[in-house]
Amino acid sequence: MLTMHTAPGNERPLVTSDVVVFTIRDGELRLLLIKRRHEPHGGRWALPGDTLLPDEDLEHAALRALAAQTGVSGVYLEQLYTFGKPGRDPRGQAISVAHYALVPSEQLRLRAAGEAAAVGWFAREQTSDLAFDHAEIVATAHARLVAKLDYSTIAFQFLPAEFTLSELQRVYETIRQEALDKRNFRKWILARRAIEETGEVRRDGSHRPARLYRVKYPGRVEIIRHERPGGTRGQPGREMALHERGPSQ
Amino acid sequence: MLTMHTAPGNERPLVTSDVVVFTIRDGELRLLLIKRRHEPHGGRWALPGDTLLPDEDLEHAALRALAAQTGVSGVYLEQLYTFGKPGRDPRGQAISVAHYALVPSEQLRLRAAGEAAAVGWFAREQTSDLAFDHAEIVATAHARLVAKLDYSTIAFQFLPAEFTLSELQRVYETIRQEALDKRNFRKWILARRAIEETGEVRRDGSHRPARLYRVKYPGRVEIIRHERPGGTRGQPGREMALHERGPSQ
DNA sequence: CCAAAAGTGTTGTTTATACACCCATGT
DNA sequence: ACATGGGTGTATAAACAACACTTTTGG
Repeated sequence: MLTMHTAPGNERPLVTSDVVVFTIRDGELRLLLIKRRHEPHGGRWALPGDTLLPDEDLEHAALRALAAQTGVSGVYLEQLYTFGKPGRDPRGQAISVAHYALVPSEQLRLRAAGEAAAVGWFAREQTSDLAFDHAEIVATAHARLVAKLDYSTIAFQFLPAEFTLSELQRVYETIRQEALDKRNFRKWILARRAIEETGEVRRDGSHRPARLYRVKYPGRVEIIRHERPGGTRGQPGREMALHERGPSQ
Repeated sequence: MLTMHTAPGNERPLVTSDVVVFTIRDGELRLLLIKRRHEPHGGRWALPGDTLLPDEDLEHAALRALAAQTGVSGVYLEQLYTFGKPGRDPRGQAISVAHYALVPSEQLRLRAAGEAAAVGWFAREQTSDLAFDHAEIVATAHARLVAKLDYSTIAFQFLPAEFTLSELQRVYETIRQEALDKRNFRKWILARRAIEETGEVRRDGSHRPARLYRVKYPGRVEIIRHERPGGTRGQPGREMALHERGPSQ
């Protein structure tokens, strides 16, 4: 009735919580990797992450590992997908609950510690040769990020509390990898009603000062889509049939 | 180096793969529940699911448990979310990789077996008192289903290979809980270009026969949204700055 | 006064909504 | 002949895409 090992042969899978942390640096989308200290995959670049502690929450494990290995904290974190294909970890059956996180491009001190021998921000193109199936996790996270850009307010997570519309536009352009029209972008983003002027401006160079904006409801990432099929609540008199009760068969 | 128990005290969490199976029955969205045979929560209704077998894939476990406990197979399955809050299972730390599945409303033989003492299709309103945190999983699955309806082709998974536009409209109406305008619905769905006429018709009653349609690319559930911010690929001459290489800091 | 980024409006096109009648069949 | 569900078009409104110049500042 007692067990003392984490070696293969254990009938329960190993569960880890891992994070893909994105930021925008030097006008480019980058993500945070650690160089692994130990086997398996010692010396290779990998996502920050760790096995779950007893009774630890999944998000908590991701944030704890992130802080311990890279020194990064205070990120916006969301669960991404759970990876569990047999063979993905040489130690045996291993389930990775992957998360993704976004941090403002501001100054962030990185500090490699714990399992991390080194830490760094990498561009997408440099992340094809990672430990485990982490390249696949990165690809999934990136796809999710791009998709969510258009119908949610995640983009704001890359910016500090106050920002200019040009900065916001640059976030979209960097992630979407295409230039956007300034006027149309402004109309579009303001129509979502997710941000408001602070009333202040920022002066930064020999040009007209930029108005500062803030997120209206800073707590949360919200859905800002407006689409639906079909239109019109049907024939005037008609009513949706809500049928009988009880499980069937 | 050997272990022979599944009892608490194990330092690794228990991992289960569970499924929320939706179908449309009697004009209503319903989901498949089993009555648990054993503790914990013996006698209560719960989602089909089971602990992972050694080296078993997550999807495979969900499909295996579904077939074993309910007799249902051949479903469209997608991973939903992973639930792992401490305390969600009285046996100790337990991670549930939840999936959701869609099946056509056709005749499906249910057959309770294994952990399932009984099986049945239940309406949403009847699923508030489930074992574990399964009510929360159901709520998450339902929200995902509703959201995906509008921007993907999942709705087709509720229908057999050939179907009429009225049947398809009924799927949308049932899930969205509102009636839709027939003409607008048809314009909308045909504009997505995801379905095509088979050339055949179905005669069912004393009325005009209905044209049959099929999904163009039956393999996959696709994204059919068309939205983007900003418009216009920027000032003509301008080029996106793609900056320097190498990890920073 | 020059360079640099901020800011701003109009027009054409596409997509969504509202709405009502005729058609083909079985009984 | 009638009841039943299948099938169709048009006009208005809203959202999106294309496009270029003026403003404010610092140096």
